[in-house]
Amino acid sequence: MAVSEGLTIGVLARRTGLAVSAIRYYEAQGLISPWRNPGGQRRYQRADIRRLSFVMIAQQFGLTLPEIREVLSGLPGNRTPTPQDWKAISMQLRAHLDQRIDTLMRLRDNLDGCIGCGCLSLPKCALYNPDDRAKSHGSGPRYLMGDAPEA
Amino acid sequence: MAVSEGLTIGVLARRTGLAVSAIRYYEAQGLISPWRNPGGQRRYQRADIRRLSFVMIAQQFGLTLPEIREVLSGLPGNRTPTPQDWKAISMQLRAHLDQRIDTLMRLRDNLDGCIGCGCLSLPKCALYNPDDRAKSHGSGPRYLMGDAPEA
DNA sequence: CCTTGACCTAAAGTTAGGTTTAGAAATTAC
DNA sequence: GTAATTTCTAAACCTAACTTTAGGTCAAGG
Repeated sequence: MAVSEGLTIGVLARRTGLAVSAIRYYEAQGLISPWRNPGGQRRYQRADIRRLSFVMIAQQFGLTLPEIREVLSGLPGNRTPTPQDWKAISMQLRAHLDQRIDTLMRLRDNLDGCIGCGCLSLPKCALYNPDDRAKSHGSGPRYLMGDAPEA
Repeated sequence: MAVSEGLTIGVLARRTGLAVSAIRYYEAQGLISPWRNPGGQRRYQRADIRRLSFVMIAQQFGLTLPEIREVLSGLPGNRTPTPQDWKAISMQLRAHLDQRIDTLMRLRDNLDGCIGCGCLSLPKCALYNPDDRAKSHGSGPRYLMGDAPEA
C-alpha cells in the first residue's frame, strides 16, 4: 500500500507555493474539494496541483475567486481533467483577459482625448462614461459611481 | 457678499457624484484640504471638483489613494491649477496605464503559449515567471508568492 | 424662535482575500 | 512509547476604501 493515498495539505502547499491557510480558504470558497483520511485530515489528488495553479494564474488576470470557481466548474467532475480540458477553460481566461485589455485601452484613448482638451471636468469628459465606470475592477467594496450614493 | 464663500461638502458631493463620507475619507487620506467656516464646517473651492474628478479617474486606472496623493502633489500649492497643470499630471497617469496594459499583454502572450503546450504545471509554465508574479496588482493583502510563506 | 435639514466627530462595520492564534487531535520519527 | 511535526477547527485580525451609526452642532426658512 501507500502507493498513492493522496497528498497532504502541507505537501500541496509546498508544490504550489501557496500557504496552507490559503488552500483551506480556497476550499471554503468552493475552489477545491479534498477528501478526508480516517483521522479527519485533508487528502488531495495530484491533479489538484494543476487546479491550484490555474487558480493562481486566473488571479493574476484579475478574476475574483467566485469568478474562478465559475470557470473551474467547466471541468469534468467525474474524471481527472485532461490537457484538453485545461485548454478549454484556459480559453475562457483568455477571453476575460482580452476584455480587460480592451477596457484599459479604451480608457487610455479617453484619457488622451482629455489630455488634449484639458477639460477633466465631470459632465463633459468621456472618462465619466457610465459604461467604463461600471466595470472598474478595483479592490474592495468601493461604492462605484452608479450604485446608490449615501442616503 | 455671498458671492463666493466656497462649496459645502454636500454640494461638492452632488457635483462629483461622490458620497459625502467618501470626500471626508479622502481628506483623511490627504487628497483634499478644505478650509473651515466659522461654524467648523468644511468649505471647498470650485477647483476641488476637478481635483476629485481626477481622483476618480486615477482610481479607475488602478492607482491606490497613496499613489494618487503622490501624483496630485505635482500640482501647484500656491495657486489654482491651470489646464496645463492638469495636463502635466494626466501624463503621469497615462504612463501608469501604459505599464498596466503592457503587463497584461505580456501575460496574455504567456497564456497563449501555455494553452498551446497544455502544461499549466508549475515549474515549466512561463506564467510562473517571478517577474510577472511580483507585480500582480490584485486587491488586498494577498500573500504574493515570493514573499515568505507561512512559517 | 424654532424646526428641519445639512454637517460634525469618533468609532464600528463591510468586502475580498487571506493570515494568525489557540487549543486539541492525528502522524511521523526515533 | 513518547516526542516532535502536522493538521484540525473556530475565531480573531489584517489592508484598502469606504459606509453606517450614534449623538450632537450649525445654518436656513418661515
